Amino acid sequence: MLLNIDPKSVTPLYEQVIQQIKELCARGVLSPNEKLPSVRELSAQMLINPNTVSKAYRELERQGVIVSIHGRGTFISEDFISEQTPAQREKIKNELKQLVIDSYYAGVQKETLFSWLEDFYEEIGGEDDES
Amino acid sequence: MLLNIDPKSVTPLYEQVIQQIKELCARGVLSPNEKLPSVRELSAQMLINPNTVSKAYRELERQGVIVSIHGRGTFISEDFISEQTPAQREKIKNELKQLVIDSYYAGVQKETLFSWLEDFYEEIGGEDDES
Amino acid sequence: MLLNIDPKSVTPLYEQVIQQIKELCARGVLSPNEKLPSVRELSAQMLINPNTVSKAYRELERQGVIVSIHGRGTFISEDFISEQTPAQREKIKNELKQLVIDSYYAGVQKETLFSWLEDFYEEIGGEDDES
Amino acid sequence: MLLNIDPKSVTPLYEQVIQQIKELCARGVLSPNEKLPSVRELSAQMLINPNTVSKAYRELERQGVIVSIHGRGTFISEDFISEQTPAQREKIKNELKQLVIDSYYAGVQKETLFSWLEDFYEEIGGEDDES
DNA sequence: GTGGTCTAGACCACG
DNA sequence: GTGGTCTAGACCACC
Repeated sequence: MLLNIDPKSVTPLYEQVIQQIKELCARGVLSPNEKLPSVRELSAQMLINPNTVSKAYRELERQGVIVSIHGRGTFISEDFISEQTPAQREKIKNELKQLVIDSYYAGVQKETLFSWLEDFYEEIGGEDDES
Repeated sequence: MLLNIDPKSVTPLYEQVIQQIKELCARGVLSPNEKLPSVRELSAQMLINPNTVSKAYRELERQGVIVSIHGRGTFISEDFISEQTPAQREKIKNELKQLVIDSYYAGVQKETLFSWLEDFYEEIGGEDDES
Repeated sequence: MLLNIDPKSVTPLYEQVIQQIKELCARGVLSPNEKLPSVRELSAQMLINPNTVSKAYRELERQGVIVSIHGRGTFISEDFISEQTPAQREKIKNELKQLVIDSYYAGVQKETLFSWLEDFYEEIGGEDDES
Repeated sequence: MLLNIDPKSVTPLYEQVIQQIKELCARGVLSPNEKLPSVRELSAQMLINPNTVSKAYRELERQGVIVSIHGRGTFISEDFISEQTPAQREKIKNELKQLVIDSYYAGVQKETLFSWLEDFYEEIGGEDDES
């Protein structure tokens, strides 16, 4: 498993790991019940500290994306769609609003934003009906 | 000028100030050349540290949203559309991708996202076709 | 003998085995002098590592719940009420205190807790007055 | 603020910190909006590592018991009763069942358990109607 | 072998 | 000053 980690980015390393694993799951590259590399393994591959990987895995487990079994390893969860919380909706809505404003200032057109959205959904699309 | 500041939020206070002023500009509530409250005025109103407001104003000026004229005060810029940087585009694109993935996990439908987007652009108005 | 083992639980597998066997004894499903399945039998049934079952049996024997007779097998003890240690009392008292606090935060009412307690003692039956 | 931390206990240090702060809140010793010692302060007092305190604080915040404000400090939350989750109820119920079984083996009488329960609720009791 | 916990000490962002 | 992040390296419980 290869992740693109940028130590110079402002986003924390563990956050980058979380995001990329979630992306790989959403795109179907990682399948339910698949085994993830161990904390030590991944940390060695990514050249980051085991604690950082561990923190990422812990948070992913809290979100229900993966399951850690002590002494066995870490696995992709079977059912990773969480129940919809109003707070989560609000959070996403706010982030989207901020994104629109930032796009406005960066000169990114409305149409561009919509086409990007379509692209991303195409990458994910229809993966949830195979088991 | 009234801003909604939440000290308990994870977003830094100065970031909240920046976002909200940019939003007020984008929605046309604040017009070009309009005078903003002084740093100490705004900090008194919002019950936050003057340093925090100062930092927000500094960043807004750096982005070209506002201009400070020494001894006169702070004003909304006339031309607040910055030139489009590839890096900015990339940044927005990445944030959008992450938003799609988070929506996926939060159970927010594609259609919901699109309708929210439409709503936000409606609030701003057809101002993205003037330069 | 059927146990409900969940490999994904945070409670260690051997702990789950211990708890469930103790429960079966307390509820009278397993009677004194009854023969338990062998380590390899149980591990095969439960799809877990023999070492795990072995560790559970060892701990159960240490607690006096079961007895292993070399070459014959493992049996439920006749007299499984241990003498009361102050340390044990303290431990249970502390766990109960923590349970009350957790209930408080989880919104579980005092009355609910009491009724659950009654239920559990009913399942065990009035066996706490024989020694 | 004084906590009783036992480095030799099997319960992790951060878990002990969590439990004791929750207890102090439930008993009304710590009031809403009260400021907690800083991570460094508490770690110095308790002779444990700042990271350990930090981990405890982070978990307490996730549970909604406290609120950390970056650069300001950590405070007791105003409304610390979470909504009741079926999973939480189930968890507490199971722990209670296990406690009953352990009491049975430790020779702790049903009446003793009930009287302890009453005691603990008396310590907490009636604290939630003052504001 | 696995993940979980803890320590020591560092740097950064925030107010 | 605050909390958040990261690294280095250690020990333990579990399987």
